[in-house]
Amino acid sequence: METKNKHFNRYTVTSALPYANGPIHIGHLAGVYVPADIYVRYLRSNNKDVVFIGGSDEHGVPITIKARQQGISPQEVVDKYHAIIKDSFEKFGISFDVYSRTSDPIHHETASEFFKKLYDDGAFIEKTSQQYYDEEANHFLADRYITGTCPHCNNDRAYGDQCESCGTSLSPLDLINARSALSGNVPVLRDTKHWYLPLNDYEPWLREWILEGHKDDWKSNVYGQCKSWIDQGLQARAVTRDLEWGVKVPVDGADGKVLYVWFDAPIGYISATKEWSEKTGNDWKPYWKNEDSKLVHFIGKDNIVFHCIIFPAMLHAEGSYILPENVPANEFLNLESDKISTSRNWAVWLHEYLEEFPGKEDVLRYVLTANAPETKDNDFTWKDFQARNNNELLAVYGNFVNRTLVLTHKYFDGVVPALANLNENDIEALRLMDAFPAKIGESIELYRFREALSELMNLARLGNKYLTENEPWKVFKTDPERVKTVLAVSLQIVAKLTVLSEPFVPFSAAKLTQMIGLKKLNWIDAVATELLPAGSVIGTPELLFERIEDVDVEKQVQKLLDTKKANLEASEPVLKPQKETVSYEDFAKMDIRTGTIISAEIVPKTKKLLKLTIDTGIDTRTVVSGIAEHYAPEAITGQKVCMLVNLAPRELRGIVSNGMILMAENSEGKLCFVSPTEAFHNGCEVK
RNA sequence: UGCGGGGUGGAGCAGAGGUAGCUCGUUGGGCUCAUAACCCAAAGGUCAGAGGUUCGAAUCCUCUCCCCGCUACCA
Repeated sequence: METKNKHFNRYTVTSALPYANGPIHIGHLAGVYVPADIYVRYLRSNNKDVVFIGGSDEHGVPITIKARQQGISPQEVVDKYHAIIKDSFEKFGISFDVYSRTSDPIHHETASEFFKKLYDDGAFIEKTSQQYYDEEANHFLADRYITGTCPHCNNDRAYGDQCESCGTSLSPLDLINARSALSGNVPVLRDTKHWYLPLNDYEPWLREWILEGHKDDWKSNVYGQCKSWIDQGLQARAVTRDLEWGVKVPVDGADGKVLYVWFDAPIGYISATKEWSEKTGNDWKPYWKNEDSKLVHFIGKDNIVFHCIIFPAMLHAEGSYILPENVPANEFLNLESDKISTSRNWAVWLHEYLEEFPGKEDVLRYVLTANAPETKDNDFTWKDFQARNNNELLAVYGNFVNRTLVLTHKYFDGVVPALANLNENDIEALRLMDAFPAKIGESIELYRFREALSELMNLARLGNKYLTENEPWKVFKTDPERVKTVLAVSLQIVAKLTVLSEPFVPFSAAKLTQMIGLKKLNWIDAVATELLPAGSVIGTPELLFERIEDVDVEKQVQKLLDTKKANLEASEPVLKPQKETVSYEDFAKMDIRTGTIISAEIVPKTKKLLKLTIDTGIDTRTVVSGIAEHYAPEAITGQKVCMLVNLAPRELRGIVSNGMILMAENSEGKLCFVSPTEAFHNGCEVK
């Protein structure tokens, strides 16, 4: 275990930079920010020197596309989302020491310097290749910005990376009559030089550092992914792009080139630390350069390769930086059994949650931690959200606190009794209680936040059990002195719970600290048995959590269903533009006939392919069709169809397909058959 | 298709060689300080399936099936 053999004097904790083309949703929170925040709050509570880094990732092609779609500048796009993201993190209590952004000058400077250092050291390979250039737009064209005629099927709307008509993957140079999608002009070929990081050179080093060095302390999903990448053989990766939006390549003759996003984004962690340093007067260097600093990256599983292989290789190549000690990547969170999707608006947005559930930040933090996708993808449902609030957070934690405080007020006017005259029960309860700081801390240090939270709840359960077994409400009638002891013990449990719950539910912990008049204590103090001094007075008990009713969650479910519906409706206007005019002769070449599916079966080992046997009237033939995700084979036997019968045969998965079934596709990608509305016989011409 | 992760009582998860454990839910009981909350007890599992290694396997090996991500494939 990393922490066992090595002592660290400071911690640098980063959380994946959210991409500034949309707001934050629960998937981001559960995967990255909530666990990172718990970890950091725990460290701070242990008086550790820690800097918690966050920021928006604001470069890259998708942002330029979004800007063009909306007719605004890329800067306007990122300004908008950066503001929303930053604000919602703050309100939600993600306790960044700095929340920066990659469009900030300090980042451009840092990333440039980083590149320059590697460049000067000869760490890059330079390669010149030919790429299409749009002379009117003054732009090199990314693959998908080039259209032309496919050399295989003559489809004249193929893209530079792929022909969507015949599926062949292409390179831009394969296209016949290539055109720029920006201007429609004929692009010219120009030489363009790019720099590559030869990852293959670092393979032996990576092998040793990860496969041997972190065999036991990295999560299995992270380790497995790295191993598979390394074993497959690493290749040089381009670190620059022909694009306007981004960090300019700081080398002569590199006009119109920027650092590729995955190169510049992780450097953003360093820039952000510098920004923090400028603001606070702390030196940033020890956090990134001293061997006694522990660097931890919190990320989602989609980012494993960048943070475990590429960024470390960059840091290693640069030479003066430390490497991540751990990269606790989480899996994904689904929402109501469906993949969370920004573009489909299938998400619970943080900024909306904060408005619709005011004062319930901790409820979401609790639910996302209790159900965190630590070892596999998990599902968030509103019903589960409600149940965890009502049956766990409120019933176990909130209720224990409340009954203890109410009893103290009822019998002793809120004065904390002395921890005296302990019997065996009391001693046992206190003994169990005192084991919690170490137990919970251990789980947190192993990045097992679900387990840590469950232990925290066990402390509240211990309290509930203790109260019930010692029934002060009964004993008071005969022995009020004994009740003093019972409540003294219970109050110490409340106090300990308050301190230990701070990383998980900081808002409630703060409220509770104030309510019971606890002085600001940290994790180390919490090891002591008596946290709340005898004789101090606790305030009037207020409820920490309230019940969430059926209507509240039904409203949210309805909102999601509405979203789904709205998506379907809204998607209609986004129709593809009409294609180029064709002559009747061209159309007449196509022989489209009515037919009937006689039988269908799934092509083994494929997801989408069905092997269909079709009666075309002319003959009976085999067609392979990519509709398996939409139709079960048994459901479509007997289905009337229209099909293109004179399409050139093609082999798919070893089966020759003779023709193509006509399907209509909506903007969600859903398919439906196009078939005669009356009982026409097979083989009728469609024209 | 390749690679990675995962499949454990109704739901959500833990366990990683010695005959399954936690939370929620369910049922019965107790309590009445507490937000119909709390406490006790019970029911509920051939640990995806089939082979194998072992005195012994949920745990190791082989094969198969299913889910997720990246990838391929939607004529």
